[in-house]
Amino acid sequence: MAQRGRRTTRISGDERQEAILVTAETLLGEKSFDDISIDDLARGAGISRPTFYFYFGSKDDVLLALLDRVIGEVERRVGALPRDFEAAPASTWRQSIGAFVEVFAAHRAVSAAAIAGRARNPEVHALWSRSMESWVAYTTEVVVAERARGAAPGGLDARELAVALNLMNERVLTAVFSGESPSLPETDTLDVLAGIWIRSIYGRDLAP
Amino acid sequence: MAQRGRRTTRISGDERQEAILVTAETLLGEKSFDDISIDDLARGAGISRPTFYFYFGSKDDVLLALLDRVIGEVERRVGALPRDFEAAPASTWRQSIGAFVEVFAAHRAVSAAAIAGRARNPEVHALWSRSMESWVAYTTEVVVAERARGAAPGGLDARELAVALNLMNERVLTAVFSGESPSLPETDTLDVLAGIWIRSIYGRDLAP
DNA sequence: CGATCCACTCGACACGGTGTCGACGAATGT
DNA sequence: ACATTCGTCGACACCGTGTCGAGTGGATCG
Repeated sequence: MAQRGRRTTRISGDERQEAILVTAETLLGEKSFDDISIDDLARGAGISRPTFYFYFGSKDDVLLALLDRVIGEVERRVGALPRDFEAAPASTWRQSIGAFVEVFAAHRAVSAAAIAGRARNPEVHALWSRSMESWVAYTTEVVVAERARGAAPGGLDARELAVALNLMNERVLTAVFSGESPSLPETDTLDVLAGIWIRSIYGRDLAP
Repeated sequence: MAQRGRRTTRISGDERQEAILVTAETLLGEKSFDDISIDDLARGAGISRPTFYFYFGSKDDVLLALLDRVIGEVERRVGALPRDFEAAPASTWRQSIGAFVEVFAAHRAVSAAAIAGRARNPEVHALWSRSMESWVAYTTEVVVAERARGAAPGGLDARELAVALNLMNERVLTAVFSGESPSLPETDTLDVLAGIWIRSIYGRDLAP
């Protein structure tokens, strides 16, 4: 459950917690999560190692807090998007995927660390799973609607299609942003992703 | 480069090395790679911890050796496949992807551990990257050929399409075989994957 | 205005895993 | 019988994690 050792009064010290988070995100830009020790985090925030434990239960808890923010941001971005698939399906899909891509890009270090750390930490895994589940649900819903209005063909289970496409996005984005070897140029990523989504949802290309 | 402490003469002791590998794959079926200590591996092979280092330079080297075998198997399987995309494109794609799926399934623990360990270990990363690169090259080549004979439309860069599809397979397979939350039933996996490949390569459904 | 309380801090410790070193046996060839 | 090399391990040093208990200083209250 990872209880944070939070004080009840509203005095300072919150800054320390924030400092740890900032240090973590900065350090993640330089080296991998595994290579960051709790001592690094503590020193970066100007405190000693034991004091770190006053604010977070573990290194993973820091990652969790960071991931929580990133997910919140995607949530907000996607929620604020127009949803007129009937009028302009191609560009609406593109925008939705684009929101994802942008937030991922802005916090690439955190996203990459969280996705990698998912295997090790159950809470990180659960948080990420929950979000994926929500993107999948949204995707499925739209696919079903598109099929209902005759714009998209059947042939593949809507939810299964949605799962595969969302997992593709996750994987492609991590590959792109961590500069892996078989990867895409960052500039083409959105085009390729959106292209595959459109073709596999509608069974054909759509006018942009 | 991870030099293995191999003897030059051909005496026994090779069995020990094999025993370590077997122990590792067995243990991987029970717990995560991180939770397996070198002591576990050594005891499982009936030797002491220091002796382990005679055979392998580190725990990661064991994973590397395991992954090497799995990749070799995929390589062999895919190489032995028919390649008549002109006669029966849909089923030929399906079979290629199927080879992947089967080997992954047969060694799911190793595959999952290797893919997860990629982030931590440069050699594992390099080995996996090299393989991905080879599947991508193969895919690209076929897509280009299909376009050349007028069977598939352009619109997306062939290699970029190939990269995204191969990454999708990797991610979907790890999700399926490690029983993650947004995932697919194992029985539908090949259908969904093949379906998305066909639609995004040919821009339409193909007769099976 | 002293007592007290509580958020906050850290020195020091125990633990567990990794990797290394040096010594010791047991075959093999000379 | 002797040397060399393979294989083996006990013991050690190291490093990162997490905990415990003893402070310290500022706010609040009698």
